[in-house]
Amino acid sequence: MGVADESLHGAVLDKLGALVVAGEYATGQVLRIEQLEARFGVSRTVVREAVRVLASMGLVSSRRRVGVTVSPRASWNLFDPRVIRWRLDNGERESLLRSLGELRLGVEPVAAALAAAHATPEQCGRLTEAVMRMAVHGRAGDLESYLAADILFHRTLLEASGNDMFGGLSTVVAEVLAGRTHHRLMPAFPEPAAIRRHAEVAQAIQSGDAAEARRAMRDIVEEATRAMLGPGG
Amino acid sequence: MGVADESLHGAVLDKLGALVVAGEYATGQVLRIEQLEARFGVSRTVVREAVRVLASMGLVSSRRRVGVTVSPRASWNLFDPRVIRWRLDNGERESLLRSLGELRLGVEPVAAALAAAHATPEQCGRLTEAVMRMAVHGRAGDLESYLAADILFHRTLLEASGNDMFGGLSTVVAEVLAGRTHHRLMPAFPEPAAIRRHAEVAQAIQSGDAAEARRAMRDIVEEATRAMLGPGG
DNA sequence: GCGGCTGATAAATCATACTTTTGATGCCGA
DNA sequence: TCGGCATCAAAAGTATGATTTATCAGCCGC
Repeated sequence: MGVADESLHGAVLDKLGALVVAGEYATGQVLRIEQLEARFGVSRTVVREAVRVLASMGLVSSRRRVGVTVSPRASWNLFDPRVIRWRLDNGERESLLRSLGELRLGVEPVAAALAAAHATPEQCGRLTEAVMRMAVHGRAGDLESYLAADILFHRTLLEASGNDMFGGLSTVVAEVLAGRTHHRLMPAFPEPAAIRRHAEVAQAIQSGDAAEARRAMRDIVEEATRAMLGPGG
Repeated sequence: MGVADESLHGAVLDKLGALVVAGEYATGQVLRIEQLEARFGVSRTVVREAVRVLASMGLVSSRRRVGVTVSPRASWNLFDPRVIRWRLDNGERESLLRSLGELRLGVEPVAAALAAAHATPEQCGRLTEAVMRMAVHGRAGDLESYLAADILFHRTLLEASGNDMFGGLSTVVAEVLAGRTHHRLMPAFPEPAAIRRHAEVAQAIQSGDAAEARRAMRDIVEEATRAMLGPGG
């Protein structure tokens, strides 16, 4: 799925990151490089590189004469897709999905409105294409292909906003969508209503109707969050 | 300012990252580790660790027998504070600030509204404290202290939203505010009106008025963006 | 009790050797 | 001439020992 399989370093990074995020190591706890070498059965080089990356994500900090210290949550880079995945894989799934839902509620309707102004014909085409695939795979109950189409839709929309930073959120949104599917928070057959709303957004963007695009997009995010977290959410 | 001074590895990371973001190396160009050792006058270990971190930010990818390849922009992690700083330091400042302004416009008003519901008394106190400091240092024309107070305000507000992901954006917002000050996009004496608006937000949050908090916050972001990018922006 | 000295410790850095992957080259047969 | 296959070599990946440096903790003298 990620970098993990490709290299030793990636595997260690993935395991160690997951452990930290899962709270296996308490905040402030110090790990020693040597210890980690033994734990994972790899060389110093590999451990150090993994630790460096974790440090760059704010999960740990490394100081001479002290060791590798687990950092408090506040300093984590919560927008790193790997951090999101590790968190989704671990317990606090529900509260994280709620947070991500609120974030999407702030971002995606605005992005949809901007997309209505900025989307190229080619991007409009891709949106329609994505909706079509969602419909086809949704009816067939092929959740994995449905997911791919859903991700394509949201990624295209965020890119079409013409705003780099919104575009940069596409990996975050993709993690949310993937997490929802892979943790069985999706019904076996996606709601036809959800697909219809996506079509509405695509249509509104194509005809340059910013207000309608915003509204339909808000509906999508609101409904998706509600469906995931239950009626009370 | 950052990690740079602390270690060789940090210095190399900072320089190399800035070069990539500045477009000194074209997308797809390959760098060789050995080359970089010579370029920066450090050992392989140091270069490799810097490259690993850059790879984790999506700026480059490293493959056997090929070298270190500069990745296309689309795969960069635009929410990494260092990437933001590198971009602000380099040419595309204006368009990036516009993008970040739109992002803040999507996020901060929502966060303010949430904060009105969730802020603890202690957080309300810190907001008021921050506004006071802004007023004092603003009158004195001490932009660096004003900046610190401004950052404190926004960070506290985002944290008070009770939403992890909004809290995680505080470093991004901090980079925007710092960039604005350090690139002389601030007037020598901050607008009293801006400070007043911050006071309004703090007040609205304290009294639990979500709608008013949202409105005042939107004013802050809109006006700040307008002031930075000129009347046309 | 406080401030500075000192030694021990663990990360940081450097240098080097070995391994593995993979792009490139060139050969051979169809 | 072209396409597939074996071989080679380049460059990253991995491992490890040696050396440097920062920092903590304890000691000493005032």
